[in-house]
Amino acid sequence: MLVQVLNTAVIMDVKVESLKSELKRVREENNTLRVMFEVLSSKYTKLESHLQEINKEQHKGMSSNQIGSVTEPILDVNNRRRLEFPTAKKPLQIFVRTHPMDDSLIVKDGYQWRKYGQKVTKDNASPRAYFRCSMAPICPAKKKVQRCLHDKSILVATYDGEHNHGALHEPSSSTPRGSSVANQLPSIANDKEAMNILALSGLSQTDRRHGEVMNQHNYDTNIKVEEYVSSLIKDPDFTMSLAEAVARTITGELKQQDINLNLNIPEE
DNA sequence: CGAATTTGACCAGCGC
DNA sequence: GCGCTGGTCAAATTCG
Repeated sequence: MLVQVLNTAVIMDVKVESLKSELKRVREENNTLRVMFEVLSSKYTKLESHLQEINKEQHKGMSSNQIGSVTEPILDVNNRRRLEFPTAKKPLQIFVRTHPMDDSLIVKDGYQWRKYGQKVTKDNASPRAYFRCSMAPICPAKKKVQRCLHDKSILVATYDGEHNHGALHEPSSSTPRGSSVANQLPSIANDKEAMNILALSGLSQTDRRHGEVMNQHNYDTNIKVEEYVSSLIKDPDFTMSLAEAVARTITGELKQQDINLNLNIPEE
């Protein structure tokens, strides 16, 4: 009996030790990523401000050349006049990262949509799907969903019109349980507000598994960051300084962890 | 069997 | 007027 208890205690000790070492490893990894992110953020901020300065200078040059001329309309690839929406009335666009193997054009945003058409457009080989809201009998809300030209795993959803029904409903039987982003959202009366939250959330449990939801700004920023990261990786100076920073931080972190473990102080 | 989706036809707007 | 394009309709088909 006593032997059994001792054996159990030893097994528990071993488990505790392995969990401690696992925790330690995860904290180190987390810290490394945090340092990398901080370095990237600071360099990205500097680069962005530098880019803005360059843009300002270019703009000054252009405006001095354009004195007395009429601003040219924005034209598409066929020199056709493109519809320009004022910023305030610009249709809301959200970007949804999906699994590369998932070829459906379904963006789960908490509303029920009925597909009424599909077209292949000139500027994108991927078909564009047309949906209208089916949650209310005469809801004018519509959306178009098309795959991103540059990244097929990203769906671009363009929303037109306002929903004439208030709060987001609970998912109905036609919506798979737990698959809707709205499941994680509180009840929201205003659909634009809902969409803004949707666009900015991107971090719900479901989305971590099925994809990321981004708004236009986040998407553009992500592309910039990705380009910047790839250039930084090629920079040997950056790699060296990053390695030094990581080494310093890990050493400091380990010391702090030992103190915390000895004193049983929980970390944040 | 009803609802949802697919898909070819049709329509409107625009440039030439 | 013609051709091109995006958006919508509606019959056929599929799905639960």
